[in-house]
Amino acid sequence: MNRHGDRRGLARALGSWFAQEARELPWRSEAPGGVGAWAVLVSEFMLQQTQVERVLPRFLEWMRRWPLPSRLAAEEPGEAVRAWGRLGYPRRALWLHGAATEIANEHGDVVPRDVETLLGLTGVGPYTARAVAAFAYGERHPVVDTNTRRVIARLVRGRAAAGPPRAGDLDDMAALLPDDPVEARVFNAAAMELGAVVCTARAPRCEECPVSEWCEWRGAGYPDNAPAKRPTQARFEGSDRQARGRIMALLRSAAAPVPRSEALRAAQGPAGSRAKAVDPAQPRRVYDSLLADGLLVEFEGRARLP
DNA sequence: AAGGCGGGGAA
DNA sequence: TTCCCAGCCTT
Repeated sequence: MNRHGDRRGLARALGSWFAQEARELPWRSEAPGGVGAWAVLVSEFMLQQTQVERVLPRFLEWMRRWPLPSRLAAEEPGEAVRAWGRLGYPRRALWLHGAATEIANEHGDVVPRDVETLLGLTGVGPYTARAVAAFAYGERHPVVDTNTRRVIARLVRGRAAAGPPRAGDLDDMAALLPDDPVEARVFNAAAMELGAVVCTARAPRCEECPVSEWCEWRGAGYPDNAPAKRPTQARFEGSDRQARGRIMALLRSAAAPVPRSEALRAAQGPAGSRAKAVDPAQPRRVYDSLLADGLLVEFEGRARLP
């Protein structure tokens, strides 16, 4: 913390800003009617690498259809994948179905409360486990996502950006967290919200920032001192990811299993738009990868969702 | 520690 | 085009 005050002042300023300005999102417990841990878990799975605006309609649809883990567990996994739509990373749908099954069968249809048990669910990592414990149950844990990492990097470390995840990220957040669990919960949510709407990656709106007087990056004159960025992601066009997505789109829309040949053809995209330098091995490769991931099941030469 | 994994929106 | 997004899993 810097010259402008202790961490309690920071938490107070951030907390009042959050109370005033936070977006109303249906998975926040404060929302009318309140939501339970199951809703928090579903939202956190969907929000992994996917923006809030895209998640909103899917989340509402899921909660209407599967208000309890056991309701989802009663479905075929493929139904979860189908209802996942185009959110991306469809393995998350599979993992969420698996988590629902385990919760229904082994935890009395109640989402676990402690971080260790949550971490045991496939698809639940350090962020999601603490987010559920903190937001759904009010447990006092540091919750660190990409927004929070950037806020800490600027506010505390005086850097323009966060850089790749570090082992100390959780400790950094823990050092800022108010002692009172209720305040800590707000602080976690507020740090994420600040990073999402004010302290943004691209063009931060520092003039609107409620905690600018605590900001080391501002104090240093906004130096362009961003640490090395993570390696740039390979282009999507023509990638295996795109080819996988095309097969998945076909399987989601299909009312019945489709011939394998049709799925392989779908991997190449619409006939008119095929790239010139196609990898002839790509369709088979991505088809097999979907098989290995359990996103595709083959039976008598036909492919379908699991 | 590094690479793979969707897809869309914004600069 | 490139960057970024309420990450996680495998190797």
